[in-house]
Amino acid sequence: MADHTPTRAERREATARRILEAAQHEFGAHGDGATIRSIARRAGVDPSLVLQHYGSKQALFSLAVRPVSDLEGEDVPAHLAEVLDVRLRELPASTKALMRSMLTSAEAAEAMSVYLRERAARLAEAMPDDHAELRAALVVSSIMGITIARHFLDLPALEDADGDDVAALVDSWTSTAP
Amino acid sequence: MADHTPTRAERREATARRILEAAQHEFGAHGDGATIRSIARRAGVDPSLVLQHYGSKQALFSLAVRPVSDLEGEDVPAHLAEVLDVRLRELPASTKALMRSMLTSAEAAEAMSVYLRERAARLAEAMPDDHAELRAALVVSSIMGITIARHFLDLPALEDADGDDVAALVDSWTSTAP
DNA sequence: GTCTATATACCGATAGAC
DNA sequence: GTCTATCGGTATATAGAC
Repeated sequence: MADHTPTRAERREATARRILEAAQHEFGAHGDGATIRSIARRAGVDPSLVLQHYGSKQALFSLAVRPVSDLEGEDVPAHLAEVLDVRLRELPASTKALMRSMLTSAEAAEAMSVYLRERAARLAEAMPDDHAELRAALVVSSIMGITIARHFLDLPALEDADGDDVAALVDSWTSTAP
Repeated sequence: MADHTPTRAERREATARRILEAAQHEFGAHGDGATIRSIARRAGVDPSLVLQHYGSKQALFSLAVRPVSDLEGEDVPAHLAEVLDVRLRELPASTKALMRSMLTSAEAAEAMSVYLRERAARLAEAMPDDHAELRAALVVSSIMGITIARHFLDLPALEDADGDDVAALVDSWTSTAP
């Protein structure tokens, strides 16, 4: 495991990974309007290599905006508060790429819609009363809006928001009966 | 006021208005990636006429995404519930164009940020406790997220949401102390 | 006043040199 | 295996014919 000259296959795989990471950052910064040329520039490779590895811009985009699944939590409201707390501080590259593109790319919009529906369904199960489905949809949509305001619109009030301050608010969303 | 042959200036103004409305719909459907050609096609005019009237695509975009100011309400929480109720059912063309473009256009992002800050400041004044600023920002951001989920992601649970159902929820956001 | 023609630039994708 | 050169397409914007 000490020193070990990388094979060509390993070097190729490492290059492919660098390209994918560059694509996530470019799509995260400019949405689906990001160009293959800019992705290649960020990755430090030739533009033709991007297509050599991933076939087309569309295929690379699909990989870059694939959301990381984080639905394994048990205590849903507590998990939700943790999600919001984390989202207020940082945003994974793939998630940022997905959110940045979801209003101008039909594929990204569908991916986000599926993700929100799954999360809302999980949350609705943990809710007591009859309006659970609607309220769960409102909660997950609100978290999305807060994430956008924090990371894409740079609302000053959310810059230094403390996780503890918002936890109680989220709790009131899920427990208070309207 | 009966019959009256329109002058050239009147016809020109009517054409300009049709172009602006077409631009709002195109920007609302495709974001800032909408093309002058598609705008002209929707308006039923030649593409060069669009630039003849508005100078550049950027200038037309700035006019199309200018949000309509609706901050004259007195009872802020009640006004807010009404806003959310209206937003769940329909979305003005200029607002749709602004929201659709705000993640891929720096100008639209800044316009939306200013709009949210103004609304949050108004709301914070009507709030009692010390976390008013943060909570007001969370509320207006949540409304934005719900609007996106309803009109751009087509969340089924929000399709037929009743305004009365959400009013109480919004009220709990503004009155419950965390 | 309105439209045809075009200048200029950049896009994704491909073919072939090395 | 990697990169140069380029094709075909489309965009904004302009100039000039009518």
